[in-house]
Amino acid sequence: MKKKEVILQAATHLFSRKGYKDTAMGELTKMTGAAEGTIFYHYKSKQGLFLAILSNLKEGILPEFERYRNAESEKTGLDMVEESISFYLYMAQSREDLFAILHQRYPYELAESNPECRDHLEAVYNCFVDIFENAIVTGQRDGSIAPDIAARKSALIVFSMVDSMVRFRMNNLYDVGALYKDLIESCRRMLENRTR
Amino acid sequence: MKKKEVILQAATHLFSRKGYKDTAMGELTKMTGAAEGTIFYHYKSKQGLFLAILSNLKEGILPEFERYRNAESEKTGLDMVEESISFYLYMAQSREDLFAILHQRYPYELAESNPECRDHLEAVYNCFVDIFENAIVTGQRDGSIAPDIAARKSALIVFSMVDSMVRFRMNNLYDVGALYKDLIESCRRMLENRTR
DNA sequence: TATAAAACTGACTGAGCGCTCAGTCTAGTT
DNA sequence: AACTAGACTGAGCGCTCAGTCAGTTTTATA
Repeated sequence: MKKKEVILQAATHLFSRKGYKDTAMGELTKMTGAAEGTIFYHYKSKQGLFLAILSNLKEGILPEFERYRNAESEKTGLDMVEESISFYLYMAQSREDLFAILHQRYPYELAESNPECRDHLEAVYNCFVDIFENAIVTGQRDGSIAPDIAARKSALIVFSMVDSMVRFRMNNLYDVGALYKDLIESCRRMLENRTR
Repeated sequence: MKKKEVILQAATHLFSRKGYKDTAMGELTKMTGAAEGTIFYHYKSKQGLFLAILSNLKEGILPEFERYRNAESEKTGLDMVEESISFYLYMAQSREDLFAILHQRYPYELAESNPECRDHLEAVYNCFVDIFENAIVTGQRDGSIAPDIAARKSALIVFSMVDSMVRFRMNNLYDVGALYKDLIESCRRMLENRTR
């Protein structure tokens, strides 16, 4: 692995664990064995490095979400919602570093002045919400989900619940495992079609 | 107003808008007119100042939530849930500074090594969840809310939704106003008693 | 093997930071 | 008027940090 890649990986790890501001470039040199200058040779600034991480995050996560979304399924839409929640929670755990970065303040602050950053964030969030919307639309077609709810907005609401769970877990506020069953049940009650 | 209080207010504002690490003590001197030394005369360190803010936040918010929770209501539990969501969103808007601080990384980081900080956070979050739990328990008693759901866990789930909405608004990700109606409707579907 | 480009190095810089401290000011008491 | 305690001051200290740059090593090409 080239130094450039090593730096990116180490920076992803450090930024996600300690935050942007609390990570010194000097720590990166210790972790990577690269000299201070090498980092600035490959990335023009600390902010530039962060943008590279975001871009890498997008490239690493989106395809997996898109592949998941496009996979054929025999399930009802309502069951797909449950599965999507599982999938999201699974991804958030297996790619902890990347999701932790999305739960920090810095990217949103940067997004206000940097369109590239804003684009990355929007793409990622749209993709997240898409998998829930896809399941809901499917459910409205097959009759398992209430036809009179707004699919996109409901998808956003489901996402907001799952996103909070991830945040709770990361901040050590609540044990998400203990809530998982109730979360699924709540979403089912929220979405299921009762007119049949 | 004494300098000490002025410093606390200004620091609350700055910390909430720019974050803990990105706020320099020097900025506080400009905002308050107090000398650098004055801040450290009243608060023993930057961290100590932050703890004072948290304590002040608790004292400022909890009584209002407790008063709200203990107020008698003619409403059904299900209607109370809706009202509680409104109340929470209203509080989050009118006390924007305080809620913004709760949505930062620093307090949770500090909580891991500082019990005082941890206590403050726990007290605040418990109080938040309590108002939803109270409504749900009431609803289970009056029959408007499903008897077979776990009140505390459901309260946590409702809270997680509302909390995400506040976070979305703060990060300029989505317009919460546009989602309000759907949020309420979703919670109703999620909680309402259908066995009657 | 010679040459050039690309990758890498680490001592250095200067700005900014949290915090200190010796001393001044103010208001209340005797 | 003399004294005192608490509030307040701001220059300055020690340190950290992002970023630079002149120079060295590695790699690719001729």
